Amino acid sequence: MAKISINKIAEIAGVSKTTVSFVLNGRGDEKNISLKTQEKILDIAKKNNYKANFIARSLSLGKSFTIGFVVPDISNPFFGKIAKHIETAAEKKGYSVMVANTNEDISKETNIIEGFKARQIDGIILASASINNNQLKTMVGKDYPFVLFDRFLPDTEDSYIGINNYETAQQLTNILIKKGHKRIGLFSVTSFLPNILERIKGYKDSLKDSNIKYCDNLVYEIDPKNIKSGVKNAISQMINETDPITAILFLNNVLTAEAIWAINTIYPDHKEKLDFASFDNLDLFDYSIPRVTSALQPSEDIATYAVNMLCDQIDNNTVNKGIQLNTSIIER
Amino acid sequence: MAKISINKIAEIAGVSKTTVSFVLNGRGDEKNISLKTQEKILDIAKKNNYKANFIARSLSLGKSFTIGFVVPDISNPFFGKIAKHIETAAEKKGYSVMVANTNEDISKETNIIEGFKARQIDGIILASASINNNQLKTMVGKDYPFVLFDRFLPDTEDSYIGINNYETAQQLTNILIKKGHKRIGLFSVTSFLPNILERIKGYKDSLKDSNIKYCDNLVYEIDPKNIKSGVKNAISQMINETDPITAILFLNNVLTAEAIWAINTIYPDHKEKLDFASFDNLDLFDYSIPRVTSALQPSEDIATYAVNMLCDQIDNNTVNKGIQLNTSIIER
DNA sequence: TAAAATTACTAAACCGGTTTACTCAAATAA
DNA sequence: TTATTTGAGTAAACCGGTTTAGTAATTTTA
Repeated sequence: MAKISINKIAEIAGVSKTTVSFVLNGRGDEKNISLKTQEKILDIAKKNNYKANFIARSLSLGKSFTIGFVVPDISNPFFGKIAKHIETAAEKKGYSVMVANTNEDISKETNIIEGFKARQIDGIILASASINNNQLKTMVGKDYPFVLFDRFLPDTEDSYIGINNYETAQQLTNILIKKGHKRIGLFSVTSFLPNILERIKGYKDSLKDSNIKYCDNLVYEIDPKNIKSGVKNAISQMINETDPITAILFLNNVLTAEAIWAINTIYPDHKEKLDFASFDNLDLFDYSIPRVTSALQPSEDIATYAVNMLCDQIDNNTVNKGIQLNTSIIER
Repeated sequence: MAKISINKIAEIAGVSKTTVSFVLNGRGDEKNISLKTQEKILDIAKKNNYKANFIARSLSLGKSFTIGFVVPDISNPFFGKIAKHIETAAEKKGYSVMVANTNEDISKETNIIEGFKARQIDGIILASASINNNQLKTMVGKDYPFVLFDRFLPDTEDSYIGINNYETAQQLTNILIKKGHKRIGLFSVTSFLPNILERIKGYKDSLKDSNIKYCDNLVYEIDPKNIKSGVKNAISQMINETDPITAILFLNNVLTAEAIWAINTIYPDHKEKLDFASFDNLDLFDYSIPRVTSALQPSEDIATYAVNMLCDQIDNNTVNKGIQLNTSIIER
């Protein structure tokens, strides 16, 4: 049973392909196609297991019913969970999801987006590695629907889904302070993006509110492309300080996971002395020593908002502004 | 700068679209297009930032340069890691990757595959929820390229990538035995698939080799659609046995993660008394109590083989037989 | 010098849908 | 009875590529 096209059905039914197209799209009544003809066409379609060729449909409609999901690393459970919910939400709206990993590499990201545009993908949901607006705009281009999440850029009108970075950083820091810590380190990723800056500000303000003075040398900035070695170096540097850090706030889960690993494998005798708090949850935080108090991002909400906002752009050409969702703190 | 088509370029250059197509596909010399004309066309294309419309190309060539990746749950790190490597390997061959989650639901899986076929996706890489050959065959259909991984079906000529289930099960069981355990439970997923049966056989044979008699009531079969509650019930049942289990072999990582969670939250006083071994690694196994000895699947190799085998089917119409890769045991 | 081969290029069909602008016959309204 | 509306359907353009079969002019060969 070879693939059957609308032309073949038309031929078998003895009508024009126009008629077949109308009927198969449920516009038979509207287009005044007689019931008898409609039934005949539907019957032939069913018997031959007709499925419209999406590619042809896409070409004709100028729409691929596909959205792109572009992240640094789909194997990071944070992105994995969002991917899952994106797919679920997209499917409900008739869209499929194409994924790609940037590895935090802006030139790879550019290529991916070029490719997705060539594929006529209707829009993308993006945790971008770009560092400023210009970069993003030259990459994505004007008039191409996209929604940012996780990271967003300063001074834009772009739609993005973020979290309450500032408040979450404060909450996490306050928990460490309440546990009695005075020397609280900060492991951040090198970035000038607002989400990171907001988190840093939350950390600083929280210290200030508790009359703990902020020290530059408690802050470690790690290159997102070399997190493994960056964290390892930072940890050993930190441990060898004369007045050592007793708690650390991590600005994302990859930093935290690497730090836990480094502490456990290289400096196991330090692991009981430290308290960790981290953005993004990981299952292993339930069991690791140090235990990690974490800020769980609402991945399902993020995904749903992202898909809805993207579809709003695609279908209605309306660009919603950014929103910030609340995290849930999991104290451990 | 609106999108530019091959027609527009032809118009601007004053040549036919045929010529433009030849030149842009690098077939200018072969097709005896003069250098002057070639340069002119290339120049116009560059200046207008021409990118071929993939959809049109797909329709014409009958090929979408897209592969589908269909798994129960993309947010499971095991599948996430494979997804990442699949994308990398696919991209090298000019393919993009579309993902979908089945949630272990065969009817959802059927719909996904129907949809992917309608989208003219060239082939799929599939960890199927189907339970037999007939089901798979009616779902996927004849002549549609696909590669199975993780799970495969009995008595087929299908290409699949698996692991050495039998030997891995033996190795894991032996490690538990060597630690002195005599009452070793088995947490399995309800399934008649060879990969599960092989694992069970490895477990049984390993017991036999050490003169430990196999007991049916040490085996818990859990419905893959309700793992959370299934594991919870099994754990409490197990703990209330008169002669309790002291170690458990888990046949996949979801079972293990749920069991660790149940033990830690519901029966924390039992957690030091148990030893776990599990198929598939999870980062949290490094830190959880019970520690888990695990069999890490070579996700990059699995992904590479899967993509290569699929492309062999797509491009050369050759169906490679199944292969089984070795796992690496991580003792903890 | 006529026939054959080469160079440089093109018209048009095709992929499989959607959609606009008609046609023609029958039924209804004026 | 004629004009108008409605019913039932179609031809053909279009989306943007690829590809086959060809043409006309020039060059080479016999």
